[in-house]
Amino acid sequence: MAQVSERSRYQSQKQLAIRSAASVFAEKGFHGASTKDIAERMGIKQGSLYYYFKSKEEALGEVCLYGIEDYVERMQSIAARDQPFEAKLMAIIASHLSSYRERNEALKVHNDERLYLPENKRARLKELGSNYRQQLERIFEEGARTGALRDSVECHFAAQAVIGMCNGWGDIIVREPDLDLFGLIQKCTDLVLNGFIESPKRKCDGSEAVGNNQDQ
Amino acid sequence: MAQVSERSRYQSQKQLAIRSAASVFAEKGFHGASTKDIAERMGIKQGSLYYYFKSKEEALGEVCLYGIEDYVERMQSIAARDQPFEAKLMAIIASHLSSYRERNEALKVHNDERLYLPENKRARLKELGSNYRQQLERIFEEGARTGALRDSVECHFAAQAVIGMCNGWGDIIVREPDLDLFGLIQKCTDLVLNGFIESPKRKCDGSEAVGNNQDQ
DNA sequence: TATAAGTTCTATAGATTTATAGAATTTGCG
DNA sequence: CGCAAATTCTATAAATCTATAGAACTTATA
Repeated sequence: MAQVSERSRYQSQKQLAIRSAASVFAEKGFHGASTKDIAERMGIKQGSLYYYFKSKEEALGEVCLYGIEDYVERMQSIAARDQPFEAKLMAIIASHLSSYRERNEALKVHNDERLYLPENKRARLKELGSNYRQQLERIFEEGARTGALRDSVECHFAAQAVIGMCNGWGDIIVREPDLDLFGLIQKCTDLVLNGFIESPKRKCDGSEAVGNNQDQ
Repeated sequence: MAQVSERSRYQSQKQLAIRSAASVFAEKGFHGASTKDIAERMGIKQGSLYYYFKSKEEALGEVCLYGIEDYVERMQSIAARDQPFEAKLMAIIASHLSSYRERNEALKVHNDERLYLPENKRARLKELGSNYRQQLERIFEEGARTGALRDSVECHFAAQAVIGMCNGWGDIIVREPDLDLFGLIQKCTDLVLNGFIESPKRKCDGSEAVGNNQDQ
């Protein structure tokens, strides 16, 4: 019995397998990536990969799940904060955009490739995704109630738009590792709050919003 | 010599081939789609497809090009109009979002799959894409000069953000054929102009912006 | 060191896929 | 009709790629 290192070899190799798969899927897409590619990036032979995944499809499933894992949790923790709407919004955008760096491209894979999973294997992802969107929607609803938002704002649209915008930047963030993430977060928040036309209503330098979501 | 119908059979079959490829690529992705799939959707046998495409890759190239073909032209025509910034912006968003319906999913394929083309075959697409972005950027710059935009707006960011937002809605537009496109266009424009927080600065009902881009 | 479990390797069956060649069919016209 | 060009079909070579089986090697510990 050799599996009781401080963290068993299996565990760390499995983690490496998931990250390798994420990286290769992000680069070549699910169907364009071969199990040989993944194994090579991981430093083992093709056949050995099946010690960690039952199938290539299962690998995709695990990558996608890894990509959005604590996504919803972070959203929940932000939603629960006692902060004004503006700060929450910025925290959410920061959390979302940062994930593209932190999660080793797995979030991008989730966005682009999850539909290639069969319906049943996608159930959990769907659940997490709509949970996320609903939470964001509720934050907008709260903002509307407290008068922070204009009456005409439709919260369902608003949530979808913010998520879509962040996903759009995701492509660029993954492709350009030198991009100034913090500046981008500020600009995105500013856009969503104030739009582009004259007479801004509120300054937002992000000083209070970004406090505790830089840690993971 | 049988190729002088009012529009040769070759021409119309080739068009059908491109649309079939677009549809299959949109559904299964480039690598997930087989030439058999495309041929079947078109109503011919797998081998016959090579009468219209030298390779599967060439098919992708033509679909992508088809997807953004008159994209830049429309942008140019909008940019040249004598309209206020707000109207131009809405026209651009309308043009962009409408493409997802009109172009038979080819624009979505361009967005999602073009990177699987080799560098040299992607040159033309790159050119068109950055031309589009630059034109939009210039419209923002003009808006800034004429005082329609806030000083703090960075035009490069603005252009990228608008394009990204539209692309994000593209996924949804393609997936939900019943979605109210016009309502969406209005809401997106409103977001980009005014943001979500209180005290809107300008009304936008779209009455003058949508005039002449419903025709194709 | 000897052992047994854990991990990786080799080899391969079986399926699929792209692209080509040449035969067969269709089409429009003289 | 009967021809020639255009279009489609069949059949297949060659190159994948996934997943499995079982052998070989590693590792931690008794």
